[in-house]
Amino acid sequence: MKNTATRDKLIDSGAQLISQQGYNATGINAVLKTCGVPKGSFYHYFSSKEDFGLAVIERFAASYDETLVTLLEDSDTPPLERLRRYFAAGREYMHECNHATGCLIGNLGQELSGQSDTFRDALNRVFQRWEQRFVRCLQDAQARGDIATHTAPEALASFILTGWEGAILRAKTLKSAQPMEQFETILFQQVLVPPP
Amino acid sequence: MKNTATRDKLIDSGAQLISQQGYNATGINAVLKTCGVPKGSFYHYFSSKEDFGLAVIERFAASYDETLVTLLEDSDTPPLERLRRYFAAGREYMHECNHATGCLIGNLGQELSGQSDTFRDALNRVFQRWEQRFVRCLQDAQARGDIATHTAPEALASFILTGWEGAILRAKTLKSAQPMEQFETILFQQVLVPPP
DNA sequence: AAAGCAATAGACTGACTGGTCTACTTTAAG
DNA sequence: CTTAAAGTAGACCAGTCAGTCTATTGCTTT
Repeated sequence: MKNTATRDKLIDSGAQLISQQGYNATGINAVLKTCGVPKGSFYHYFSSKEDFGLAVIERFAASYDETLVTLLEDSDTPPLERLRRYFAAGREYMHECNHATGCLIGNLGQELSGQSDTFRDALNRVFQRWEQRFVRCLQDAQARGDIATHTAPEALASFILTGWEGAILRAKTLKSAQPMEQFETILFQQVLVPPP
Repeated sequence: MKNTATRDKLIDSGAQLISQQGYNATGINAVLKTCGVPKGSFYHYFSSKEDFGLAVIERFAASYDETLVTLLEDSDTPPLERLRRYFAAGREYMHECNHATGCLIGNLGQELSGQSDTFRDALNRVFQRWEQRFVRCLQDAQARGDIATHTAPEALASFILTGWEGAILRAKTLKSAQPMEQFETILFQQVLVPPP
């Protein structure tokens, strides 16, 4: 498996289509058509559609983790400001996709968690990795005295990820980023506040 | 269309299967099989699968709105306690379905918002109706002085629905109601707090 | 140059999809 | 009793699904 260009093209097209339409609604033939790869190549690189779906998740998670690191672990910026930038980036992306795509992991989590344990495990691991990034950022904030220490960073991280994913879902059905803005506002006004 | 028993059976089975597997993964034949109704009857009551899906949404929303009214507009109970009961009911249901089903409207919102504007509109209307129920409950709480008035009830309602839907999604991928508990804890400890 | 594997290419399969069609049965009205 | 409509019944259709199969091309190693 030396030539990964074809494999990459398949994963790219797959990520795009699955983001837009979901996993079940995306046929393999549609993926092949959009990137001009014959079916023989598909089953040369992937053993099944599930295998392909997992590869799409893995690749998305890896690439997204990079942007997460640059946003949330930038020690030149105060931790709460890093979080603000993370939310701003999310809102910007939401506008770019016309409030239609949202978060690939969230989408698949909703669609496939009840359908396949393999997918559920893979998606859960991605979520947990994201939460860890938040935890570290919140630990920084607590260490600097920017936010109170009465709530564990792990609990806060779960709260933030949870709320953010919900806001993205709501933004999709509303076709507006307003829920994302509203979540961010209340989060910073009432949850991520300095100690008294 | 006098005999609605068959129609009801179809909608019931459809709601169950769609809740478990999603809309795209649920075939009409599967619905027919689980309730023993022939295809002729299906297309006698519904013009298409989309028409059927909308009927499932409508019926779920109507039935769920009833429980929402009894939980959130029970004037014998303090408003914040009503909210607690609402969350408790949600967590209980999540246990009952083994953290697999979640919220039908949330599921379909994630799966179909990008796929069909008709579905998106229908689901958005349901969400907005739910938000209105929260708004009224929060207005009660503010009027009684149970929570501060510096944040508009509409913004709080959006924040709560958003966070709760996200917590359900996270609970599905994690197969645990922990994110729902964590959301509730922080919400009542830091957001729905009395004025200073 | 020969051999052998990686990769491309796409026709093809059986199962299943949403949806149509015709025939039959039941119910209600006149 | 007749008639028309409501509802039941399921065979059937074209299209699509994930996945298989065989043939061929391109590159590398010997």
